[in-house]
Amino acid sequence: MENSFSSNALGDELPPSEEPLPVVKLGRYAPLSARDRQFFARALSLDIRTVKVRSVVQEAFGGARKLAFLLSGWACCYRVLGDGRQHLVACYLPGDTCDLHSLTAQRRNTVLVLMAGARIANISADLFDTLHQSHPAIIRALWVDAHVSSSIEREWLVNVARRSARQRIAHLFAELAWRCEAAGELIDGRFQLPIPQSDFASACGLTPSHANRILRLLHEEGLVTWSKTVVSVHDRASLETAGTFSPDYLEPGRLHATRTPRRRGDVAEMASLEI
Amino acid sequence: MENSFSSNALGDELPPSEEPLPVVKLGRYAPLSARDRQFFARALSLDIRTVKVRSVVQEAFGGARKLAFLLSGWACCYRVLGDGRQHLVACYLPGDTCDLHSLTAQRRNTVLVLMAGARIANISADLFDTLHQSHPAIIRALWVDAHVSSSIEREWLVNVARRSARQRIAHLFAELAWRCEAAGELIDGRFQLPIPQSDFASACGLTPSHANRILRLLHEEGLVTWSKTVVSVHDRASLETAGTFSPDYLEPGRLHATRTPRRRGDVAEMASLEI
DNA sequence: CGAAATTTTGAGTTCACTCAAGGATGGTGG
DNA sequence: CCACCATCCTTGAGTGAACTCAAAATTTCG
Repeated sequence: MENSFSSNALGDELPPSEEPLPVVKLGRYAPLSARDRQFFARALSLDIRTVKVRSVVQEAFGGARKLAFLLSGWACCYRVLGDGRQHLVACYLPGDTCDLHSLTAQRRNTVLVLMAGARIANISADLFDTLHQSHPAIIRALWVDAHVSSSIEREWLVNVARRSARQRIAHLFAELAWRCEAAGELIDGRFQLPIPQSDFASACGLTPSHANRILRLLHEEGLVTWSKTVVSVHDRASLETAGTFSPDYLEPGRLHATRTPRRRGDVAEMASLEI
Repeated sequence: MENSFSSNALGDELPPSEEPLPVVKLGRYAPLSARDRQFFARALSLDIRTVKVRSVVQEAFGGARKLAFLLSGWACCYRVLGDGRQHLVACYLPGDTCDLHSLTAQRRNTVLVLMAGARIANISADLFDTLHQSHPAIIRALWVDAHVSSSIEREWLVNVARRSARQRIAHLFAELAWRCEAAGELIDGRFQLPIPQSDFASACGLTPSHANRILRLLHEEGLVTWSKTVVSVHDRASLETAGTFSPDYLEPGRLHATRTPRRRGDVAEMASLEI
């Protein structure tokens, strides 16, 4: 199963500092014992694959259901519409679980696309079921992981529904910068973004032409530059301001205080439930 | 805990036909044994509450974390933005699990709002943890449930990002009609929609004024009428056509065939992974 | 019954779209 | 290795859909 590209990392006994990224990430979501970590690291090492070029994962391997963890590179999830067109609904960075929810669906709505050079670790559905019994802490971490993914998609919805074109694009860049930083993929203010501009545009609910215009604007303003497959963040603070970005939705455990406006008939704190 | 309003249903031994709606619904998502069903029905009967008026659930009861199942009436989930404003991101019908993912978050991003007359059954986080050991089938069903909720939010994203105002509104009405029908809440082509028009508008990524104009248009076209808190679907087929609606994303197990267009460098069926 | 929150409607404006064409890029095959 | 071709990016001009702002009508709730 091991192939040409992936020769480093993921040998047998790993020093904790070189744990597979998914283990590190899930460990931040729920306390994992050394045994949990070792078991999960081993599970991740069973079926590792590297793709040379952009690849669509769809019910390959005779339909044996798998859960993919991204070890390096990029992956995206597209919703497939009735007419066959695709809409970008999520993207994955190293360490991310890819389309966790699709594991429980008989047929899928979506396709997982691996960008050129991506390396993934597959875990079979059977092994996933086993985890429920043997390593519940891992499952608990995966619930949190699902919650974070869901939270991100929710934010994309709010982004498209409430903000202007400039805000939307700035917000998405800010989110990606934040997530890349957390994954150690933000180097010198730059990160990879190996997707077509048209997909990026539609994720923001914009036409490619208009998105391109706004990109030029943000470039001229000195906030970000997206050239080829690399995004350079020149002024991160301004970018986050421009997108009204706050990372609260990316952190499962933290949330800043907010004033909640009262509405007609609102009853605070479930007062009316107390009897 | 029982209170004035909720006197019917949910006594002790229930005939299977009068199972609580959440049991019926989860039973459609994963095979549940008679013991699973009985246990879950009993768990749901422990803490039932009815609200008289619109109520906001936020960390009430001293922060004891709970999972709410909607037994009757309406509930909505709002994302709370940095400036305190709220954005509708999900709505729940009888039988639905409310904001399942928030159970795993330390602090929440969102608020759950119960509309006047709603009846919910709370399950404590502890009991939820217990289920992992004692009734894994219920947890499996909840995974599917989370997947369906996630799929709906994803569709809202696509709705707002890709469709015109008329299509968005028609699509959301079509979705609600479909879900209400599945929950037995579509009576004579009518269903309840007890939320302000402004929330509905923002869920569609529209301003209230413009949404109102489109609502008038749809009414004049004879597709739907939304008056007070009741939506009357006059021509469902046309409504679904107008919204390019397909219920594929609401059914965890089914998916219609689609043509998937090839792109530059796409490799079908993971061919490149086979070595 | 009065106050506050919604819904409805209008007029004018703007942001984002459509349509179109030229330039750049990268993969592919000769 | 180079030329070709498909895809993607870039830019322009004109249009239209959805927005803003404002005010009146209606409903709901206290």
